[in-house]
Amino acid sequence: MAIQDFSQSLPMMLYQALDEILPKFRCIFNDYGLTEQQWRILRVLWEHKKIALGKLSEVTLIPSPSLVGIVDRLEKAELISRNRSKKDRRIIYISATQKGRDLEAEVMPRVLDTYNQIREPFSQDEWNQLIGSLKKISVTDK
Amino acid sequence: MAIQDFSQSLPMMLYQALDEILPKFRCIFNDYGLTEQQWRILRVLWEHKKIALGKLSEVTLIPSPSLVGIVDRLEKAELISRNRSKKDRRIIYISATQKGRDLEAEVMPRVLDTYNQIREPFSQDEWNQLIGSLKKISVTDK
DNA sequence: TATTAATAATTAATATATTAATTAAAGTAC
DNA sequence: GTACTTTAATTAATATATTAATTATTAATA
Repeated sequence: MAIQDFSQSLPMMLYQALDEILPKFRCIFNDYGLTEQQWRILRVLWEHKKIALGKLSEVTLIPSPSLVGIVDRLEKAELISRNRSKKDRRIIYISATQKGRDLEAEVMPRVLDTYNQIREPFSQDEWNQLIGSLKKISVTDK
Repeated sequence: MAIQDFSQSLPMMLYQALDEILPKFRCIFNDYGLTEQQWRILRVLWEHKKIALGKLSEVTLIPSPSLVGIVDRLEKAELISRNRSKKDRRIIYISATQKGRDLEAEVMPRVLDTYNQIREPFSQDEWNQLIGSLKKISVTDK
């Protein structure tokens, strides 16, 4: 194991952590015909009546060129709707349909349950430190 | 900010950390016409004379269906070569060409430099704890 | 040995990521 | 008001991810 071991480098460790936990969530999403990205969007829309596409891209961390297609498919599935702003016709507002809102009560409990299982082996302190360090990476020398 | 704030959830924090650090590395890779995945493969080949495609998939965390295409392009760029095993004709060994090996001396120093910049604001202890927690996630209840 | 099962690489189909360019609308300066 | 600039969404082209199926080869078993 070299001084700078590839598999233990930060990027690879981040990938590996995601590779471990995402499949557990995807199992749930699959039951509702959702992809992980579609879930992220709905997750945000459950907390916002409407949100501009650009802002949605920021919050979900989905790049806007990808978002366009994902929103297309969610719209086709009648889970969300697009509405152009009257004040600034460049802006598209996204909001969940009733059908989209109904999913929250079904999906969220299962997701939270899985989330707690992942978090379970960590002490509160350990967990806070982990999240804190990740936050520190995200804001360092922007 | 709800008890379970989406943006501060572990998956989103992992994504955000990657979104922050990967572009810094991609700037370097671009200078050599490499994608991030191509880099990962070369990075591994610099430490292994040859490696089976399946093993390469494990180490790079690149799913094998993706790996096939990426290896195709690296082969076309004459940075690596495929060789079928004599003992077990199902296995394909991948190895770097001279051209591929030559890249190490050019790319590695710049990558290590960037890596150290990312690591710099962390104490040794903090960093070990971060890597340790990420490792813990990757191996928990397999 | 013929059959069956398992494995390694690949293909196929669809979804998403990345980067650059484009379009339409709004803001700014002259 | 017209030219210049910026912004928001989108399109385009290529690369990669995801999931399921396929092919070729090897291992296992009756």
